[in-house]
Amino acid sequence: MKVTYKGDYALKTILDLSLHYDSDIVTSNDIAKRIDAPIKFLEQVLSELKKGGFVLSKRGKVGGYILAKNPAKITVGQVIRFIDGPVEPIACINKGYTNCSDASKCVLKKVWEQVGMAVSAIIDKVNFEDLANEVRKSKQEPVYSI
Amino acid sequence: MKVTYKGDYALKTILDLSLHYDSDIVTSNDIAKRIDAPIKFLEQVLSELKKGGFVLSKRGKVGGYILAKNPAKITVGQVIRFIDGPVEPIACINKGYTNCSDASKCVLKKVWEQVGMAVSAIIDKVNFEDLANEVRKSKQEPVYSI
DNA sequence: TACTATTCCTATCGATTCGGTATGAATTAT
DNA sequence: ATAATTCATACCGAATCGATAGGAATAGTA
Repeated sequence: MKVTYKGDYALKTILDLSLHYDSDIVTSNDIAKRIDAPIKFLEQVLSELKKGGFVLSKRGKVGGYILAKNPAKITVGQVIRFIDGPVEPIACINKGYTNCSDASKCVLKKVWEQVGMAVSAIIDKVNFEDLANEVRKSKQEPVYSI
Repeated sequence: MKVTYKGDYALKTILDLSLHYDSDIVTSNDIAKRIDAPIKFLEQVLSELKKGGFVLSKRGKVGGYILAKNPAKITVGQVIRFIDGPVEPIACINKGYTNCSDASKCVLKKVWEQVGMAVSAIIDKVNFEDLANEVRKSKQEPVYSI
């Protein structure tokens, strides 16, 4: 599994839009500033997120983006898989590991399958309503660092 | 986390050497044939595995490789981390995620930390004695496919 | 000693990906 | 008209990946 900057920006974008769900429309510029991403790069991410059915957009002046569905119905797994591809950790799992004629391949394949399942168990459970609530909560009770 | 071909070859190499532990010395050529890797590429992998303290080598005619330690003391995690680097799934975790001044970063970081721990829990538990035994067992009781 | 099989060392290479930049067209509120 | 926005597309430098290439060093053997 790999999580690229693009994937990271995508997650932060969805989280940002989740925090503004049911309120105003948000411009790519605003998002870019808040999540600290290059705006032109973020535009590409937003374009993909739109194709993926995660966000809706409105063009022209006072245009911007909103979530296409309730944050509770969007998981980290959905977003990251769409942007960065499958979460299986091994590149060659679809090639060299297809048939288990060789037992040596089999036992290693089993390990990676376990890893993949463990990863999925986490990222498919975390949704953006929960994440947004966590953010709101932690901003209410800030951590005082020295 | 990423597992490259190099990492995959490394794991298969250690597994192959585990299956020959306490018997003869094994040449890179033999390993290459058995795990189906380009020999010159495998040589580089073996060189790294030697630097990592996983294997010992003997040069010259009748040279080859043996495991540097008992297979039971080598885990998948040790090998893959040494060859392919840290298993944390997110590239920027060491950069943008260092200080948790921004709560939005925090909550996502927490997710990736959980994923990292789940991955580690698996790969740090699987050792090559167990894997070798699994291979021996499955070769004794072959699966009859149609 | 000459030969041979092996490990070891280092350079190179093509393809792909990554993260980003650049340019500008299309759309829409005012 | 103007300005602010989304949308589309092309490009780019750096790094990584998965090798390939050539040969030096070492050691057993006839």
